[in-house]
This record gives sequence, structure tokens and C-alpha cells, in this order.
Amino acid sequence: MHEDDDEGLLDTFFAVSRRLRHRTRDALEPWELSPSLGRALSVLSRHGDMRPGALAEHLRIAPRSATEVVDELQAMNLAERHPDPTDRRAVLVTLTDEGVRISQNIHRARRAAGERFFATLSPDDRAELARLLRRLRDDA
Amino acid sequence: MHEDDDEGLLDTFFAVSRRLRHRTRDALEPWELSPSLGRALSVLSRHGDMRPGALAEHLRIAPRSATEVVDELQAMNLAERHPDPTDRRAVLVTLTDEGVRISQNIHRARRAAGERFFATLSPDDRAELARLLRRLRDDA
DNA sequence: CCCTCATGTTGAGGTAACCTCAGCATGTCA
DNA sequence: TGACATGCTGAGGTTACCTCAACATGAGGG
Repeated sequence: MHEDDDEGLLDTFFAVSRRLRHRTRDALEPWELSPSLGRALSVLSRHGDMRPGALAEHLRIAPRSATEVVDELQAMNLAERHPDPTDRRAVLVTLTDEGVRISQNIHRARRAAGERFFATLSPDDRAELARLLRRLRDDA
Repeated sequence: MHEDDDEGLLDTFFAVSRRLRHRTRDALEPWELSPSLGRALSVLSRHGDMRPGALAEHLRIAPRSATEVVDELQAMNLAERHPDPTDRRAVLVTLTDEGVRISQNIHRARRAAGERFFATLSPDDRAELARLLRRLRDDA
């Protein structure tokens, strides 16, 4: 039963994870952004202007793939490329005003979706869940 | 602070989820199977022989995509196609002996990875986590 | 100052895992 | 016996990645 519990835990965790992913995906649907662009936008908004290479690190993708992400953001007028004043090989990716605006809206929608999802639990249960998850996240 | 907690919960959850996904992916690496084939193998092993269409439903992919999954399993000698005796339009996908053997091994490895991951928590904490996750999974 | 090597970005081309649409064979039922 | 439904698959497309190599620029040693 010990093993059964752990296996159940694994599957239950993934089931919850899938539900949550669907909810937050729905949250950014109004802006017709793919999840991958949503993530990029959020990184840029949280960390400010950066080079494609740095964006790639944050997104954990190859540098070459960041080029494509930036291309798309640029095509949607959400970001721009500027020469990096400190290194003429490099490029700085900056959000446009529209990019900033949309990424704030997405942030809010995502937070709201999260709140709605976890609202099932009492405040105490949420605190407990947060504690357990932090342990699982931070442990070696 | 209320909202901050919920947002933190969301992000923490995804962070844990990513870690767990990596662990279980590593668990099926020894067999050089893609995650998608691993899932298919597991469905076939849990539910027995089925038509490609039914497999597609279980995997939540389009019927056409199940054809490809079955093609690959067949190419690796893990599954076979047989005519369905009850409907000559249909095909039954069955695991080969090797398919059964490998899917059992994967099941064990996955369970072990799950146990290792959640072993960070005390038995009480694991029970508590299971309770909270079930609520999140089952709630409307 | 130049030469070599490292770094940052991007073009070219590839892959995995999906998808839709159309076609064919077969089943069901009025 | 049509008329329509169902099951599978060929053809071809998409997304989000990848590697490899080219090209420009930077930085340090002789």
C-alpha cells in the first residue's frame, strides 16, 4: 500500500497538473498567443530588456530558437530589436508599449486563473500545499 | 498577500511539476522510448488490446495520429496489428511479449522514480498532499 | 598591430508529435 | 439496395523545437 500510495501520488499530481495547465492556457487565449510566446513575454516583462541568448537561457531553449521567438514577437509588434550599445555583435530585445500592456494583462489573467483553481481549498489548506510544494521543489 | 500566495502557488506547482516530469522521463530513458510511445505502451498494457481509435481517445490525440504511434510500436516489435474479428474495417493493436515485458519494466521504473521524488516528505505529509491533490483533481 | 580564439546572432535544413482533409473499405438501417 | 455512418490511413501541413555552419565582432597574446 505504501508503493500504491506513491504511485497514486504521481498520477494524481500529473492529473492536477494537466488541469492547471489547461486553465492557465485558457487564460491567455484572449490574446491569441501561443504558450511559448506567452512565456517569452513574461520573461521579458519580469527581467527587462535582454539579448536573444539570455532569453534562450531563461526559456531553456537553444539560442537559435530564441531568434524565432523574437521574430514572432516582432511580427506582432510586441517587441523590437535594438543594437546593444555595449557589444556590436549583440542585439537587445525590448518590449513595445503594446508588449508591456499585453504582458501585464496576461499576468493578471494568469494570476486570476490560479486563484480560481486553488480557491477549492481553504486558506489553511493552501498554505499547507504551498509548504509541501516548496519542499518538493527545493529539495535535492 | 492573498493574491501573492495564490500566484506563488501556481508557479511553485509548475516548478514541481517540471521536476517531476524530468524525473519520470529519465526513468524511461533506458529503453530509448519517446514519452509518447511510453504513454501508448502504458495504455495498452493497462487496458489490453484495442483499436487505434480507442488508443487515440485514451491518449487524447486524433485517430490519425494513433496510426503513427502504432506504426512506431510495430517497427520496434512492441506491438502488432491484427484484424478485428468483429468488424472487418477495424484493426486490433496488441502488445508483443517484448512489449508486455518492457511496459512492465517501465511501470516499475516510473513507480520507483515517483517514490524517490516524494520520499522527501514524511508519510504524513504524503498523505496530506494526496488529499489536497485529489481535491484539486476532482473538484468541478 | 595582427592573429587566433571565443562569443552572439542568424540562415539553412531537420525532427517529433501532433493536426486536417480526403479516400477507401466496411457496417447499419430504413 | 441505397444512403449515411464508421474505422483506418495516405498526403500534406504546423509548431516548437533542434544542430550545424557562416558571419561579424570582441579580447588577449606575441
